Amino acid sequence: MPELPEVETIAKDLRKMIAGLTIAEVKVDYGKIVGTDLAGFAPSLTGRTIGDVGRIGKWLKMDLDSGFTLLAHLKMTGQFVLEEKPGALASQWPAHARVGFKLVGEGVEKTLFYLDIRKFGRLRVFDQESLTNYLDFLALGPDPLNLNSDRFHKIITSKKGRLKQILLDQTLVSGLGNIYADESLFAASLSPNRTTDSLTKLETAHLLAKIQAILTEAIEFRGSTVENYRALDGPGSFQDRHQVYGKSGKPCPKCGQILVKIRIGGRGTVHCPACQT
DNA sequence: CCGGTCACCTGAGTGC
DNA sequence: TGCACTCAGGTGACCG
Repeated sequence: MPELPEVETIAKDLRKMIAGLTIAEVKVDYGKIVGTDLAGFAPSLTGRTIGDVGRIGKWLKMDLDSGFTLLAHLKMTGQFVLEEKPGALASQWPAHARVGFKLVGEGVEKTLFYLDIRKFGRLRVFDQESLTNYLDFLALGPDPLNLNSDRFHKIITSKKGRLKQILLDQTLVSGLGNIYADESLFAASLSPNRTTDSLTKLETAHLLAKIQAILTEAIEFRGSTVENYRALDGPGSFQDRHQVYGKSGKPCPKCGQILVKIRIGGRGTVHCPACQT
């Protein structure tokens, strides 16, 4: 499931591989992916040239010419796959492909497919005004890589709740999901069950340092290849460095006690009851 | 306003 | 082998 490091990796790959190309044709196989304006989706993209590709929280942001923007959220199983062979949009449709884009440049034709097994993902096109409105509506919190410890402490303690749930709240901090929340809490030796109002400035500063170190390292390793995450230009390998995610029932890497899986806010949460306090 | 739960979806895994 | 069931988790909607 793509979180901040995975979306960052995909954005970098797309920037390298398709920026500068022009969208010549769009095919939609599953309308819900592109939201309510199904009829307007393909025309709003056709003929536009792709500029920079970036990331806002877990959203992928693709700049187009004329001030238009494509936002994509991969949710659980969204993937972008680039087919370099010309004519792929007409001749091949990969399993689970929901949207296809024929991209052309000087002497180049590629096809970008959006795949999504579970169909939770969303692709939407915005003009400048509607993009501003939509981002206001999402009200995403700051990126954890751009936070200092004072600000992080204020944010985290501004809402009372269990620490794990607070970290997953995208309106407080954007980009963390289940994997990196569990890994960061383990690295910081903090219990996912801690109520945020019990946290000291020292503890939140320590947690932020671990979050930033883990996210930065995960980006270097091109993300974690679990479930259906797939980057475009080489696999991610950070899953080999996971300490707790997916390891319930195994011994804690720090103290040897058995890692335990609990549910917090409806989400599986793996932690070490002995050394996360 | 808040926390809890479900809906959205499909495929993999499990137990009988 | 086949079938029913559970689980995976990001997010928005809904409910008490």
